[in-house]
Amino acid sequence: MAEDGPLKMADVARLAKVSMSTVSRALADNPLIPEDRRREIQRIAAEAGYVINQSARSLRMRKTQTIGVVFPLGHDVGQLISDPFFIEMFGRLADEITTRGYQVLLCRVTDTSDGWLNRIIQSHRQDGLVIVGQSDQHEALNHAAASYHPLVVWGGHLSGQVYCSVGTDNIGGARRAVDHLLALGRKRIAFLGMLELPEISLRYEGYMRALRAAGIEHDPALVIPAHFSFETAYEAARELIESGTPFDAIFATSDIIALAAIQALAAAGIDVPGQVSVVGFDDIAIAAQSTPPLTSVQQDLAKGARTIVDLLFKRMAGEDAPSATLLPKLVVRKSCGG
Amino acid sequence: MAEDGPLKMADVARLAKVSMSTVSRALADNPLIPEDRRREIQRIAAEAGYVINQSARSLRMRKTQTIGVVFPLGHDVGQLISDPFFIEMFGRLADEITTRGYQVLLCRVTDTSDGWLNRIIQSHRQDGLVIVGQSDQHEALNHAAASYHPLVVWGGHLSGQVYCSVGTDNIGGARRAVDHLLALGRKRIAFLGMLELPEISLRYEGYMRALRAAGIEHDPALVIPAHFSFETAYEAARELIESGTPFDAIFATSDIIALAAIQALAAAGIDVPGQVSVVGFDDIAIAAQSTPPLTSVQQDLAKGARTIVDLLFKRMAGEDAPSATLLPKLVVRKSCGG
DNA sequence: TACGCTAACGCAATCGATTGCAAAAGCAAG
DNA sequence: CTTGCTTTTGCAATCGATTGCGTTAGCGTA
Repeated sequence: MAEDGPLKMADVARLAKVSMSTVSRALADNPLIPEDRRREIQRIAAEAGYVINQSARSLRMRKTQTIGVVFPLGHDVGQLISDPFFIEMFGRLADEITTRGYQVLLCRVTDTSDGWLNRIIQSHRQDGLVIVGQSDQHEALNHAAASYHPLVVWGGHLSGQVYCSVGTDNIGGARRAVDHLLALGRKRIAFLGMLELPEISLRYEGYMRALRAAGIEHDPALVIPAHFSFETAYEAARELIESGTPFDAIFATSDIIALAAIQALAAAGIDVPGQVSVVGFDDIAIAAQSTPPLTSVQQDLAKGARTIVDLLFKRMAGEDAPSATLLPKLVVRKSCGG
Repeated sequence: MAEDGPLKMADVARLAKVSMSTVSRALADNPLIPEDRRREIQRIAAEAGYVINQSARSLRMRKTQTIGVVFPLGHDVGQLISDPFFIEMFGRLADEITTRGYQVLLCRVTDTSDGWLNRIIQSHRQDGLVIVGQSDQHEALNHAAASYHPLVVWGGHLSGQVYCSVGTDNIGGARRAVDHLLALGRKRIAFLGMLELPEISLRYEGYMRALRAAGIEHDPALVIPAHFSFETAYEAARELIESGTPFDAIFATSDIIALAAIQALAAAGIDVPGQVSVVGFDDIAIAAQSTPPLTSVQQDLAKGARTIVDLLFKRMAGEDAPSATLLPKLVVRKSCGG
């Protein structure tokens, strides 16, 4: 039975010989319509292949049954697919959101010029927003959160932050990783990561605290800027090696960076973990599979995603929801010896 | 400057002292409005932080600037995140779609009961649809494609198919993989995969052709049903091993299945590739990193995604676009010896 | 000054649903 | 047959944009 014409609610009303109001209420299971009539109308609508037009519904109801997921890091094409961490986070979020009956809209940030967040918010394309990673947009987030409530950010908890965030205890996680390296007798530990990103700077804080607690002097030459992509991270590691600065361990602020470093070390004929220990961050799936298997600070993304979405729905319901911090766990594998 | 109140186009009209029509046209860069006035109105709108309400716009224009991406395989929660192949495909598609100025809506198929596809289509939430994987929905796709044109499917090309599809030459890919195993002297090659899925049944066809061409008798006991998840695939491999059926190679219809098989073989003390050669399909990122590195049939997902989206946009523009087939490539690594 | 023509602009209908409010229908009691 | 109440139902306004069509403004020419 082809019923091609995109039929409207008025058509169903005609079929059922009632008014549109009644059809609308029947489809919404409104008890104002007696149960048997409701069922009857629903049957007629289903049989005709009628589906409510969401554009119209959204306009009238002022809600879209959609959650927007934003990756501010995604300046360049390919970012999304290049980082397993973001990918996994997205998958978890999508699961949590869809099980609650909402759709997931992936938001692309074409440019982070003034008001990019406002532009997304005011487009009214979604009922709530999850921002994955603060990037360098702390101010923008703070400003937006002042007037827009259904917003939750994955990232570090910063001072003077008004928006709701969920994230790993970055300081503690880094501290644990570096403590472990120190316990193995390592003394010259390189730090690979972009200090400009809030989460990374928190991990740097943990790194410094561990060194200080161990009474080890900090050598700025061991702090190397490294982006999240494999290629740039590889370059960064290579430069560290070629600089001649002596080091016996690397604390990489992401697993991708760690894997790139391991590869660069291997290329230079340096044995891991024999000569240099390496620790990563995130514990992505590949970490356990690499050679040698990577020691890493595990973030519980399943729990993180669940928390984010829980808080978001609370905020959408008008309740206030506080930020949350997850406890990281150091997963020890062969890459750091011991 | 807080400009909280969600202002509407009428407000901007008031600010600019013109009618809404003029504002609408100015924001749309309609040449009916003189250039300088256009710029002026755009400036005023931007300064006021005004953003067009997309729900209203979508209703009136009957388009949403959004592409829906559907994974019919995703019956259960967790499916999306469990399969690296789908994840990578999604990332590539998202990149292609967003660079064309469209948003990406991830569609969850809550139930594949009658009319699930029609429900998505008629919701008018998107201007076009990408379906990743045919699952067992060949009929539903054929039916929908009869009246809905902006639809492209990733999957195998089946006989009697009216919808537009893009996919790897599954028969050829499988043929190449099995030919390689045969060239290595392997004679009892197990096949792991779900024959119910169209793409897999095509790979089975390639497997059979290779055997036939080599004059090898086919043993049905070597064909093992295996789902795409690691756990179930591991179980399947374990059962094959314990069944006592002799075999010297495995052609796995996905890399996840291959990796699970390798692990099951290792657990049983069987050496790969010494005693058993293993070949996978997809060549996902982990394939190169596993121990031993996995030989696999590579699908060019970047090109696949680009093709899908190209065809989809052609169809959205009303043009007709034919199905396309991509040529797979066998990437030889250590898992099959040689 | 009057006329003709084009360039700018605004009125009001429209997209397809939801919902407040009032009217109609149904029913029981007086 | 009224009256008074509850249950059903439908009218018409509304959400916030876009756009066909008619009107006004502006300018050059006779």
